Amino acid sequence: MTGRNAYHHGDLRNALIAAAAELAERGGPQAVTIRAAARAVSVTPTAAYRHFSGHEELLLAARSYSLEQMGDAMRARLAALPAEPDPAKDAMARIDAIGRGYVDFALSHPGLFRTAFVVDPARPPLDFQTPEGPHVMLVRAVDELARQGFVDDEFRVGAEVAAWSLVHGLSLLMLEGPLSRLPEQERETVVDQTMGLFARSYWAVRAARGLT
Amino acid sequence: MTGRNAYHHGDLRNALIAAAAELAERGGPQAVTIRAAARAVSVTPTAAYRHFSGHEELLLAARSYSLEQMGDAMRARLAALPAEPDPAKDAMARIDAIGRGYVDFALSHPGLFRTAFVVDPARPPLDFQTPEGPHVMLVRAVDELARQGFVDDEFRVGAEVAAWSLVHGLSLLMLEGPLSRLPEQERETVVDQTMGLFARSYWAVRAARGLT
DNA sequence: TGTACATCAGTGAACGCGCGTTCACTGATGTAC
DNA sequence: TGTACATCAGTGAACGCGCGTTCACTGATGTAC
Repeated sequence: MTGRNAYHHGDLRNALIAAAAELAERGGPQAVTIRAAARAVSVTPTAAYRHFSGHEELLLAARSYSLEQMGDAMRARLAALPAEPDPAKDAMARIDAIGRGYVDFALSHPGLFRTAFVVDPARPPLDFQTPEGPHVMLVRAVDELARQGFVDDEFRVGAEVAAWSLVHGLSLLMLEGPLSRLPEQERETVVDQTMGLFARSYWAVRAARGLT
Repeated sequence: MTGRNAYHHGDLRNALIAAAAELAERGGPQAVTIRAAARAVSVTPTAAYRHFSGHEELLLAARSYSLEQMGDAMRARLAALPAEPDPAKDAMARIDAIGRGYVDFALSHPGLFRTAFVVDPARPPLDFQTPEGPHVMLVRAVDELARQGFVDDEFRVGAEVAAWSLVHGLSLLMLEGPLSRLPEQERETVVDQTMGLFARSYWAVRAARGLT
């Protein structure tokens, strides 16, 4: 209770957000409810209305949290990359790290991933233009790829969308789709192969353009 | 009422499935409930229990229906393809038609698409091995692609998964993700570019292997 | 330093909603004689 | 061909559930004097 007593919580807003994040982690966006969050913090549902306009605002907080976590995980991966002097190889290593970071996060935190991306289509999507979010990281990596000759100018937009679609689709097929019954080990093989093919085709396109 | 009176419906099971499909079309899997389906058919919820063991079975029927519809739409597209004498070009045309059919179906029938693919991860996924389903069509097309030299043997599995991931991810990004706010026309451009890039890289890989 | 009191952050009870599901029932159907 | 009756396919009412949200309230806090 950090210096407060049981009646006045002291930091209920943040406690509720933390609870919402926990709920999202365990049960996806459906699990994020005002009542459940209040319950987790041992507080009356009504109390939540002192800090949130309603359910929608709490869910939004959980979604933002999820997106941030994902960005963090991907950034950590990028940071762990060994130095690579060859700029072409470096660009490829970076897009690979980002892609794998994306998929790994989805597989290791399915609830958060679903909370960030998979919600009722009636709801407005999150703001994916946030400076350190997954989208911007991806776009920057594709920029670099293009600079290194891996992308035809005419396919600039396609390159971004294709890269994102690939990792997004892969994540979802394994999470809740036809590939969700795959044993852990095969799963890794599939991810490796898919990402490998992705890299392979980038190199091939570059070669086809007469670059080494 | 087709020869029956109002009390004995005559074909309530199928009527309920049709209603469930309609609900799925309009509101996605969440909208498929026993009560709503019964309401749509002007029947008591209890009546549904004469024909279904419960909610789960009704939902399963809606899911199967959705998957069939999707297969049909994709097949129709394949059938409409003009004859192509060059087997390599033919294989590429076929995978393109299948991919576009996939995405188009998702965009034009979001409710059904979500019902087939996007449900609670706790639920077992559908059987995607059904002979005329999207998955088998895709695998066959990739088979042909491999036969035509577009795929390295070592990436055989990756080729299937990558193709599926790409169209699946693209569909979802546009349906409920960051790309869902795209105006209709830009949307087409993005799909064209993405599919174009996909084709481009297949050709490039083939070329890199020393084939024309 | 002590106290009155406004303000703030909670409680507790209740509302209406739609859901899945079960119960005892009744109306319609069709078959045996 | 006519009727008794078993069977089948519905009805109607009710249950408990968890949800979002609102109401009048009360306990704790901290500020003015």
